[in-house]
Amino acid sequence: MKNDQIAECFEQLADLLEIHGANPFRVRAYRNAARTISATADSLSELAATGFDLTELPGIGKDLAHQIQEIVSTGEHAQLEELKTRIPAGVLDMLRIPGVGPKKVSVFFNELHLTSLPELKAAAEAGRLAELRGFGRKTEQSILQNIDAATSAASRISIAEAMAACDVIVSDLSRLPGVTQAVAAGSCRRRRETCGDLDILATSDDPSVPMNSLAKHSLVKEVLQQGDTRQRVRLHSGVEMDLRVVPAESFGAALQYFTGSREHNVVVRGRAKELGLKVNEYGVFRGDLAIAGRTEEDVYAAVGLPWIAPELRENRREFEWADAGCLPELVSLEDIQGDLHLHTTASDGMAGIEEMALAAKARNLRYIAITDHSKRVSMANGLDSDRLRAHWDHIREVRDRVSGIQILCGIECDILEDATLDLPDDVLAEADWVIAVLHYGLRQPRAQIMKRLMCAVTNPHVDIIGHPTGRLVGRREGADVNMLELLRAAADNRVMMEINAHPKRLDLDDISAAAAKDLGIPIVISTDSHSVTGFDVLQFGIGQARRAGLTKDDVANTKPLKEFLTLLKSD
DNA sequence: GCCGTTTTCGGCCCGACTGTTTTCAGTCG
Repeated sequence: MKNDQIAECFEQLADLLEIHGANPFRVRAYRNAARTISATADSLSELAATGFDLTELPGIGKDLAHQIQEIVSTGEHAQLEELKTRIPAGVLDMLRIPGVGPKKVSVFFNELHLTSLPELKAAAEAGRLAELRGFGRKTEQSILQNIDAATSAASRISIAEAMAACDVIVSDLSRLPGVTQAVAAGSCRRRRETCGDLDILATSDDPSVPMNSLAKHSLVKEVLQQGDTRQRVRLHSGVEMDLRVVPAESFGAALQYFTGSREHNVVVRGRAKELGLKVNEYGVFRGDLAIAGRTEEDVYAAVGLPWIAPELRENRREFEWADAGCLPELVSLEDIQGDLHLHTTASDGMAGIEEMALAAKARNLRYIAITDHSKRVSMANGLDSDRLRAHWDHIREVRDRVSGIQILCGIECDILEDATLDLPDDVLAEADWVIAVLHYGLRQPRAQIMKRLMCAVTNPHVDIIGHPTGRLVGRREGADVNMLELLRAAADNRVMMEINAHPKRLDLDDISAAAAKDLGIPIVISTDSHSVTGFDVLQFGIGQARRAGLTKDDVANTKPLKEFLTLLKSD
């Protein structure tokens, strides 16, 4: 039983209880527990089996601990199963319609006996919703407009798409006369790997200026909501964007507020309350007196906290760190000195060795490793031993010719389905740098996946595990990796772990990377570039590393090459 | 359902926007 499956049980319970009209705080307790569980790196199944006291986890009390025990030992949750027999699954789908929450769903189910999105749609088309008490034509129309979006499972966009859209709009709004500031907030600013919607914050004495401009922006398809200080639009890409406009004296409070996460803000406000203060998007108040609000630093200081980097604002460990005065100084883009995962035309890259080296040098990198595919990846023209040795000869020629950047002879070697490596040890022994990866057989059972990873970790020539789970964000689940077991083995065998910076991978994820840091495993942030523009994705890997709380010291490729090489087990 | 140097009971973040309700409930972030 995976943590995410347990969390999903509690999410479903929360939805069902909400439709039932349960105490909202009880519902929240289930949602909080679900969050805690999916943010826990250790497997709860294993923790429970070893007698670990689950109530040690935040938001898990005696009752929920018992429920977790029940789920991991029986594979299901009796109360959840019972609720499911009373409320069909299709009813929960209705919650995905924007503007429809548990109260409305409850009315649809209890009064009209609707049990699915198609039935709801038919009822709306027949005008039956508007006849309900508390409902009208507009609500019915809104449901009809939004129901198709809910049917085609609303998807989150990648951090790369989110940042691209925000950058354009922020830059355009910033140039407007009367707009003093415009920035991206929300999950985009926190650098979450995906964003459900986008948040933009602007300061202006006349909110209509940025709002009118956004309404006419070329990226914007339609205005969904329009108020005095807030506007919600849908972009042509389908993603929704909120624009909030506040006066300059509230900028810091609003930025803090709209950056979130919600869970982080709940704690900030709770602490304010203990101090007899109130925090909202306009400032920090003692009674009616504003005591902070212009900058985020002021807002945090007013509630007795140091400024906390946006990437850490998930109510995981940031408050514990802040209280202990040990908030990590997070790694930044400028700290990176080398890129150790690159492809060339020798396999499936678009540029040659020298071209890639010069592109890396132009980005102020001091060293790179050329790591083309091994032969198993035939689709990508992967290299066998002979071609690889010839390729390394070419790399050495370029190395002698190009100054100002050092080039390692590397390989991205597949870990085959039968738990052997795609190249023989004597070849790997000649490499400066060996990345071992899973590309095929990702659906194998956990035991075999782990056998494969252990084969790689214990091989004397393997330096690092690349994109350890093989997941593709939003498209493909990764292999069934027992991450903690892998990390412990990596620590024992002096094997590093990669954060693959490609926005579709971001693998390790933030939680696993934080666990790797705790075990003292050096992390390498790599771009997996297949062209000279591939280096652009480094920022996303940095974002993921910062979310994991990684400092410059935790990231091996922030070090000069000589020092980096001393970290290798073959050194 | 969780949590606790003021509490084992009584709290649990707070405001904007929409629609329908003539003063507020539901939803959302």
